[in-house]
Amino acid sequence: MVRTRIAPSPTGDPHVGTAYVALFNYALARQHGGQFILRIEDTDRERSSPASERMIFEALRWLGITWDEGPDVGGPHAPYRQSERFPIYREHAELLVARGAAYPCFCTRERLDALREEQRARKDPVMGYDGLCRGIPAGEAAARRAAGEPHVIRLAVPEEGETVAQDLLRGQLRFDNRLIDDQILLKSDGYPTYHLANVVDDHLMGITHVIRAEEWISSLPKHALLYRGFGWEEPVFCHLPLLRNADRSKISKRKNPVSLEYYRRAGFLPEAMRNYLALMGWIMPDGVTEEFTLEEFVANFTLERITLGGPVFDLEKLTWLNGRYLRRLSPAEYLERLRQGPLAEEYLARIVPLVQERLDRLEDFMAYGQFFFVGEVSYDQEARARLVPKRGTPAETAAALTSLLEEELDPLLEWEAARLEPLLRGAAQRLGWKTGDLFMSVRVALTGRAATPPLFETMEVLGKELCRRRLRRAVQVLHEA
RNA sequence: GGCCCUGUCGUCUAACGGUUAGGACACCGGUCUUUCAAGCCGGCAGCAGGGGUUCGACUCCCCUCAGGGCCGCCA
Repeated sequence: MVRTRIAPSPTGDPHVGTAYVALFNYALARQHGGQFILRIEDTDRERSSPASERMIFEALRWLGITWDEGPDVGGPHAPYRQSERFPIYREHAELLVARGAAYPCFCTRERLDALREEQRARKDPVMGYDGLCRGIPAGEAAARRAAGEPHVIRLAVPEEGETVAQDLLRGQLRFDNRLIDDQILLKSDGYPTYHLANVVDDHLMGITHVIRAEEWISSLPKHALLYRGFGWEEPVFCHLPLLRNADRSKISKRKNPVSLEYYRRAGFLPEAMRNYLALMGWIMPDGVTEEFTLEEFVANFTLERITLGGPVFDLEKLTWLNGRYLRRLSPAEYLERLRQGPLAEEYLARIVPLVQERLDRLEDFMAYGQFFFVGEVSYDQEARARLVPKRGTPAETAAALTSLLEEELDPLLEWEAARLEPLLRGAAQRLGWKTGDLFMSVRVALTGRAATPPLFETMEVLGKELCRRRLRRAVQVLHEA
């Protein structure tokens, strides 16, 4: 029996990397007639949000990736949302303490911060907890816990020797125990950290193959130690290469569109997107076939064929592939895609109220509202002039728009006019800009025009991805000015 | 800085010790065509470097170099 999972954290827009890892997990499970599970890892209460979770569900389904068990479909190991499983983690943390594989630590954040700073300053090769609380006798520790003294639970990493773990693609990986940190497993608020929750759930849910991104390799020894601490059999670990930006750094929204919403909105077909993702580090056994269906992928998939070099996510090739898929469609199918996308009834219905009162002839609709339908808008002479407030400079405007983007807009998941307005007003204040000036810059950046329907409603209809994209483009234009 | 991972055309990749190192994107030509695309044909372009092992290394080993990841009460 093969059971795989994708375990995203609902902390932002649905990420292309999540889809990538999900796809490979999905393929392995399907191929072996096993199950693919979706588990939501929302142990970070600060950053997790239901909106993000919903978007992840939708994005994966859009790509044709379906799961057999998950928060929304249930299953024998429910609940599938970690925030609903906290008692389980606490129990297991206690189990580890009882077995001597973990211990309570009473150190304050201040002490830890100071320790970290000291280690950094000293360029200490051994970064991490110094093990101060490890020496506290069990009885004393229990008493202090009973007395309500704040504490966390840490993993008791062996002080000598090395921890050896297997990676399906890389073979044996060895780690010096002295360099492995006594990872916090249970936070002082009683919430688990990723490491504990992830391992406990993978075991309890019967996961046989942990296929995840390469960035987790450095945590592998901790996870192996956890399995061993519990006395559990370890799953097969397989670390996928990280998707990269053109400069080879880990793919990021600063340098690449990473939200699946972007690709959907830009008119990439889910089949093409999924096909392209499958080509990142993998290819059909013949080494040549690049276009294939999900079914064909599943039928031919093998983990062993995965390439380890981090693949650069190339929008240009994705676009070419998408064109191939688009051209293959019959006119009727093509029309249908248009009706699901840019010409969706629901989309048009949101635009009409914004433009109706401003136009005298139906034929003006397309010309006036063209910025609702194109990807990037162009900025003519007048637009470029209006982009920058009278008493401002292009550089200042670029800085303000960038700041707005990163501080206010990027984190906003519920993209609605009612939320956007206070956000932008707040940004104006924060930046020391007159609201009217900022609004005009944003308006022109977003539409290429100085005269448009109301800004926030327009932003809502355009959607986050288009707004983000055009703002970035405007910043670029401003830099060139 | 420490630990770890990785290294074939600019990019995605094939090659499982013996090939003129293959395909795809991009780019450049040509062809078809009222135009533009698409299609078709052709071209440019790579084994990071150095040592070994071997009759023979892109393939195995070592070193160097380069890129990346991780070093949070984030995941």
